[in-house]
Amino acid sequence: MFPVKEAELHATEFYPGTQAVARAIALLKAFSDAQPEWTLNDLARATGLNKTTAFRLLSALEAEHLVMRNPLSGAYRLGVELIAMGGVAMRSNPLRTVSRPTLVTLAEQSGEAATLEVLMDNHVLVLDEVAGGNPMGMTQDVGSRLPVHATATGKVLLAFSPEEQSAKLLAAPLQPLTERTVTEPEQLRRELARIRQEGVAITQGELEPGFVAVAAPVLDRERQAVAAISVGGPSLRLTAERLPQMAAMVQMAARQISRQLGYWPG
Amino acid sequence: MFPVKEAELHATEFYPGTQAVARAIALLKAFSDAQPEWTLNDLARATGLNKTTAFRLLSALEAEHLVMRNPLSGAYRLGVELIAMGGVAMRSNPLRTVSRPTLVTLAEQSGEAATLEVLMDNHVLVLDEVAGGNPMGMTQDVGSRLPVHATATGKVLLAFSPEEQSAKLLAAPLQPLTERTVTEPEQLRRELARIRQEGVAITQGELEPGFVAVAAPVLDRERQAVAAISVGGPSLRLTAERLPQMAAMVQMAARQISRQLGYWPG
DNA sequence: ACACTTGTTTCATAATGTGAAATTATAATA
DNA sequence: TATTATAATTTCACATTATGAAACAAGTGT
Repeated sequence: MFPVKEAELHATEFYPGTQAVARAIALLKAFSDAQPEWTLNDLARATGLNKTTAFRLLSALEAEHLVMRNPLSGAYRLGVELIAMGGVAMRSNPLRTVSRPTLVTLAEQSGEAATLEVLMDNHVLVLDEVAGGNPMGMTQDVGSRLPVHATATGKVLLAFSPEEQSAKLLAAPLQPLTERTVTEPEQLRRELARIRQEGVAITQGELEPGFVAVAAPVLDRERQAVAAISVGGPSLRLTAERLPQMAAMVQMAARQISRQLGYWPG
Repeated sequence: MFPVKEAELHATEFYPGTQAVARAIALLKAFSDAQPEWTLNDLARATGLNKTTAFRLLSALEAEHLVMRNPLSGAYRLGVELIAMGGVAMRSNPLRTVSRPTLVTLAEQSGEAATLEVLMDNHVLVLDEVAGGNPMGMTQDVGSRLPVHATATGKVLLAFSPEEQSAKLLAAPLQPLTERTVTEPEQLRRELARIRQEGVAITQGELEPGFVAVAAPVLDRERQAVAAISVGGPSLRLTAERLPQMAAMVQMAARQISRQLGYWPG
């Protein structure tokens, strides 16, 4: 029934009786910051769907404003309804609600931008961001996905995740984003071990040149990370001698959130 | 086949061969700021779906992280994947991309929060928000839905919409949100006529007490609104004598965006 | 112990979703 | 302006997939 290709690309088992929905979601997930606009043919090819099927599903999504079309080219983009749903999802997210006050305080104390992030499909997802006293920063990238191996939050999340999960992510090729990005699995593994001991991760110019971040994990009872928070800014402000106190602040904040979630020892 | 109730509630025709997808989307749309968490039974009842069907669809959505469950109660919430999709949708939205620089300038000039909003399902959807010089304001409610009849942007969008659309919205009962909310259809109709002439709408405490907003339409070639922008703040700052210059600023900015969209006379 | 509500599984049935092929629209090239 | 190529829609016969009644399990409160 299905072409082999499709089975290979999307190994994901779907709940029986939900093929159409699973496929519609696959279509939506194809859109990204890197490729925000798709032509029907390309999208059908990329998702391994029959063109007709893709068209039908997209029509349904379009009718509900989950996707919209470029009136000139006919190309598909994500629609405004998703912006609305994303808003509801954000504002009702318990983790985000609990963390926000702490995040605000952290941003004030440190004077840098503070973020809350979670692990999601081989990526780190930015759940919230509070700009530091130093303006700029715009909470522009809430909802962005970032690579796990090049972010402080990503490393911390990996370090405090079940072995299997970190192993899986370490197995994939590690894309270099700057000269300083760690791309050797072995080196990253060693780093993770150290982070597990110290409870803090630091990246310096590994995601983008001149950007420094310090992250700590939000842990549950089993010392598993449910989220990570971070403080980040330009290397000019986040100098070597300031890092220890930054680390202390971030760890304190992370522990406070863990406690409020009812996880960490009260 | 379908119980009558469902047909009544969701008169929306769906593209043939997409029942399951349309239903899954209906489930997602049930979540709102007012009701962000649903129990399976209630949700099935509210959407008019069979409990089993709702369960199956929700399971598919859960597997893809579009919904998540409260581990204790088992209740459903919107999931983190929607936050990610909403982010992509926002950052790739052409209207938002084009408008942002103008919105930033407007916020600087006026010193107040500037927003970009569109009409969506009987509501006004906040697409973007730039905080004014006076801090506070948090771009907290991007992705929120606001009532049409109690917002400056809503009125402006209605005033510059096809007759049928405004008629439909005026037919529905107008909820009072404050003492000053306009709830008389006839009064609102008169206001819309004036707004159509002047090209600006102003609300003073009609959405929430002490909040004043000034809005202007982003128009296409046929003088139809595709969006509205506004400036808003406390009545203490947005005093009667400042309103005329605010109106001028907002109108200028709106026209600039219209032009950049290729709509308004160059 | 009882009734009552909520979530989950099973399974027979046919309605719904599917995809090959034909058709129309659009763009690119001669 | 023909001519080809490519992309977007529509059509339609077919059976896979979605459906919902009913049974079951797991709480919750009385």
